[in-house]
Amino acid sequence: MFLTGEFSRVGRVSKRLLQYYDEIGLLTPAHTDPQTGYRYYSAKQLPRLNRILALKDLGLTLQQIARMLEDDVSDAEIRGMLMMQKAEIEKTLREDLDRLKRIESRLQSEQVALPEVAIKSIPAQEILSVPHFCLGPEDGFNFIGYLMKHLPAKVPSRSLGHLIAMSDADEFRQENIDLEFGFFKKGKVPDEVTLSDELTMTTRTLPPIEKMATTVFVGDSRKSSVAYGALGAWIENNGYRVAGLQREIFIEVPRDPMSRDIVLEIQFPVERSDDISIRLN
Amino acid sequence: MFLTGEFSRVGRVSKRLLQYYDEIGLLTPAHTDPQTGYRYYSAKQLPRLNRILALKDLGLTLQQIARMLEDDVSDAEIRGMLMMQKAEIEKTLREDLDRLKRIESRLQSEQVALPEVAIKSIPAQEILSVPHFCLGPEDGFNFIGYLMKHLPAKVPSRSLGHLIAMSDADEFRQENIDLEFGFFKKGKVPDEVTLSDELTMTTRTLPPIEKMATTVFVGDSRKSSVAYGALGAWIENNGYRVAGLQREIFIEVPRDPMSRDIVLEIQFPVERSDDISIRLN
DNA sequence: TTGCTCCTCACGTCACGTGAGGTGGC
DNA sequence: TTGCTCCTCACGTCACGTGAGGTGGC
Repeated sequence: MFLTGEFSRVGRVSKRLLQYYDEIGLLTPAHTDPQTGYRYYSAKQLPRLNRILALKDLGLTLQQIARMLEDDVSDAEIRGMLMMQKAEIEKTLREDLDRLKRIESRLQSEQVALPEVAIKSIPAQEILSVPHFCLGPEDGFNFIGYLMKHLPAKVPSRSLGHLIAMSDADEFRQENIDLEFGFFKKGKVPDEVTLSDELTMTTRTLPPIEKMATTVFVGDSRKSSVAYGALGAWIENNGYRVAGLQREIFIEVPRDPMSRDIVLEIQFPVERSDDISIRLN
Repeated sequence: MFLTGEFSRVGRVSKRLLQYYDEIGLLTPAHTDPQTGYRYYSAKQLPRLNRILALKDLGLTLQQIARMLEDDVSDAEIRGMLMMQKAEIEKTLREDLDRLKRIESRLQSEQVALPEVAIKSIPAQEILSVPHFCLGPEDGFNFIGYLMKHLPAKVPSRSLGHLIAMSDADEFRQENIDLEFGFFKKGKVPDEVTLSDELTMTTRTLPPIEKMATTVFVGDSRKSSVAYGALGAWIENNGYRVAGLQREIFIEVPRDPMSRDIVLEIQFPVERSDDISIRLN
């Protein structure tokens, strides 16, 4: 029989660990003195301790380990738990490889602190939208102005969210592009809103995007191309590729018509462009 | 200006996260109403939020992120932090690959629950020992009996720890092997202890072992070879190779000389035998 | 006025590490 | 008798999630 200190030395674990495992019932001493509370371990409990440590080393939680060491557990169940854990580890491996890639990309760039790109997952969203062939930035701005002037007469503006613009252009272009302009729906909004003979906005659902690379541009709208360039470079340097329609969300638009100061979120759906592989020594 | 709810929706984070970041001073609202406590965020704070999220995605702690976003931080410092983080990730990658290997090895074996092998790191330890050429198991047992009978006359037995036997045999053999027998030193023990004209025990320091594969055998000492076999198989299946002298620690020895029941820890120093590499999709 | 949003506690998470303060055996 | 070991609280960790309970603006 060993007291806690001796058993911890033989098992090369801390006393506190033994106390804790006793507390949660994972490894109960062979005998506990009811008077003093002293714990007495038997040498025959060492294999169980080792088993616990080995399973812990696999990344299993103590709860899972407790289950695996119960008497009525089947081989199949243990196998299942191990396969789940295997999948977990593979997932974190992928995520860590991802992280590594992003860090390396940052270290290679000059300005390590920039740009601020975050990958987010976006749920499906309903918008009220209309297509528009856009001759250039000025045209786009005018069209937005038109929408924001006439739409409030048909739909209460607090039922509408931010303005969104989408394009399927492969690259960043400012002229002669097919765009779609719309507003996120917040309250109850009719499915169709006709603003003029030639302009009817309709409802549709934007698909959810699992990995959306997003960046926020703040400043003069005519300079937003810089943000596009930076975002594009980031996507490439971090081993992603564009996979879907890009989106622009107008988070803040100028009240003063002379001002061009905007806050714009630029979004590109992305997916991994390369196999992730690695070799460590 | 956005209230917490709106800002959390635009930034696609939880309200609680914003509250928490305010609490720890990582992202303070542009304005807080001193009366109501209402937080007012500016759209211009979105880039900072995104930067925080992007850095968090790299696995940095919020403390590190806070430091990286301070004004007086140099590019070199940021670079340093990123390189440290890179090393951290590479370390966890290695550990996870290790885990994966061990899990796969377990899944391939029949008895997924066994054996109970734990890798531990062992510090340097002082022993009082003597070499002995061992003809066979019986010879070994007799020699141990001799030591345990005559040593207490020279050294108080509570100054001595467990009995240890070491061998440099490549494989498990039971006959004609060079062994070294010794006791761990606990109290003050002379550097040399002479038991007979031909038998003097001397002090030496066992080197620390970083990775020691250990397993505990409980039962009839004549059957301990099973444990050796299992441990050897485990070492091979998990991508390790033996790297140093094997050790046997007698945790419990029989008091009754007729009994052969022992508790034995078998230890093999190991190192990785293969490059770890992986390909995930 | 009714809902909706905002706020501030405060507990829970996971597996112990780290003292604090007090008692029992050699 | 003095040290050494044992014990039981109880806080701290990290980044929030999740209610609870109460207030302010449309």
